[in-house]
Amino acid sequence: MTVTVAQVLVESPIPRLDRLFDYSVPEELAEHVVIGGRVSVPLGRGGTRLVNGYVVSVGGEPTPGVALAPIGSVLGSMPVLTPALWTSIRQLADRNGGNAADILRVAIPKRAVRTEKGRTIPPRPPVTPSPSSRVVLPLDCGVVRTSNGPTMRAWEQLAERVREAHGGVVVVMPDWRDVALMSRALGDVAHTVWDTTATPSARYSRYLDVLAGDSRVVVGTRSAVYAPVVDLELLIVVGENDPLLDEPHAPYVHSRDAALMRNAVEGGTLVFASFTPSAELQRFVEMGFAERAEGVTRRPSVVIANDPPGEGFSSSARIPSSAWRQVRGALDGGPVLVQVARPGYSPLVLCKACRTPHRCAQCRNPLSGSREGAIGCRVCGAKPLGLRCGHCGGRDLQWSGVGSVRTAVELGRAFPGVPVILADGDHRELEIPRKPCLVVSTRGAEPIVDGGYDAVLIVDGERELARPSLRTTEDCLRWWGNAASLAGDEATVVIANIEGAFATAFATRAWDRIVEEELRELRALGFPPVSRAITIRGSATDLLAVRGIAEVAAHRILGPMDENGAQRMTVLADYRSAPETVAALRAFVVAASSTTVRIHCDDPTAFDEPAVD
DNA sequence: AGCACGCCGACT
DNA sequence: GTCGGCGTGCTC
Repeated sequence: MTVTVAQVLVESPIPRLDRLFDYSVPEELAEHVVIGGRVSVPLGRGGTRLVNGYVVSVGGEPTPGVALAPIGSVLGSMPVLTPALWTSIRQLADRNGGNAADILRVAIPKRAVRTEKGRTIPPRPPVTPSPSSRVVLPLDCGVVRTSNGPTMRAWEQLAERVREAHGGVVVVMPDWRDVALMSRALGDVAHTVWDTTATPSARYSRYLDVLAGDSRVVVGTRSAVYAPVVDLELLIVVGENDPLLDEPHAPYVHSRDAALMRNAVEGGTLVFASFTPSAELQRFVEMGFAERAEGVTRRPSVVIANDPPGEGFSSSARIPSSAWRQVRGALDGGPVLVQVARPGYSPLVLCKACRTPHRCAQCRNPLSGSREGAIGCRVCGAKPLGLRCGHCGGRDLQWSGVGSVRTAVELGRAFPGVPVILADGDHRELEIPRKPCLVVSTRGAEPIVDGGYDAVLIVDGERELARPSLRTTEDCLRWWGNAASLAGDEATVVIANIEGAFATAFATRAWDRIVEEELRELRALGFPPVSRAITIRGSATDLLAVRGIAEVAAHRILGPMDENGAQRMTVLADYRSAPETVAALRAFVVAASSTTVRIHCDDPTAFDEPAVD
């Protein structure tokens, strides 16, 4: 009599366990074991310790020379890990030098036993890839009305594509606000909202609905990119270069890469839709890997305001007088959006003697001042008692910078009688009524208004453009382009106090040209997205050991450099040889069972100054 | 991660 | 002689 063998991936973050283990299937469990189902299996010496895992395949020959242990128990018979999903996740983990189980934790919600009651879901057959294509779609700015309330014209634009699709559709968006407004735009199209704010059992229930094919359309944030819709036809990634699409946990798989992998494995059309272009997508277009969709792109008119400050806003002098007139004029008709860079009242507290920012004793982040005059840390909440400058020992301080709260207070004074609405991380607003008011908002927190804002004013631009980061230009393009998308069709976007080539190009709405130029510069430097950046973090001894691997591969190496006491090193590899280098680094981590070495591919912060946190 | 195995020091 | 310290290495 032959035994049935099942190949199981265990749920563990340990590098050495990131492979398939063979288990025998006991007779009495045979009918309950399904491919993609969850099981509990013994692992480790003694055979008493049980871990959870997924059945990846059944049948085949057991590994010679090892005694098979039997599967301990079957945890439901829901085939949650489809063959297509497994193929994508395995390759994504390898590509990024990480554990498949770490991606699975993001992709598949926790089990809720009661949710499985009464459901029977047949296992998905192996993948049969359909033809694949990739499209870069510039989105129209503006706000339109639906029966569910106002939404972005762009989301209507995408909803139209969703309606035309017959197969499965996944829409991945940076933020829950985008998802909420996309949900409005979809109107009567049945869809599943993939939000991480739902209860665990609700998330699992929705996952099973989609798995069973009861729901064809999924709209959600990051993790929605893995939604196992039946017969994937259309995968839309919105705002591809938004940092929110960057998974913060190992192995740091970006939604863009996950989408590309799914597109390669399952086929269908992959649409990258955004208000502003990015160097990554520009590269795809130039390579002929993606096709740029043609179409009218509505963008509001943009003016740069560079003249002396307006008279009514004395204390911060951030608003030039022409911008001032634009705001005042627009306020007669409706709401005006003011986009600011930072939250809070005064974002920085400096030493009066040497002008070094005071930092939080606990987390080293800069301290900021509140409206009431208190000083505290916005990151960890600490309230320091006695301040002493870390640089010169000085005890006197001086407030510096203007955050959203102080901007709101000062604008309220400058425009008496005009309501001021504050929208930032602490004050969440999805939508505001259409009447004259000032909306002061940090980036990404801007509420929508029916018909769009009558004017959009961007302050702090000068400072933001001067940030010492390789992708500053693209960041500003995205922030300001996103703000512009909220403007009405007749509105003007005013950017205060910027000048130079970028300012001119932004104002003439030659956004593609900006990114073409950025890509040219990145290509000259040999930096991503033209190459792959493999960042390795760990102790000094770790990096010494790892350095040999990168040197053998003869790539350019940046660092090692100090980062919060630990070390960081970045290897630049061309796309052809990168998989080999990542695999070699990964092999080191596995062999050493290292928990201190961390591999992070295409880390957007790899070219910035080491973070302080 | 756990857990067992293994090869040196203090003890009845 | 043996009990047990935790360093080392493996997990179907």
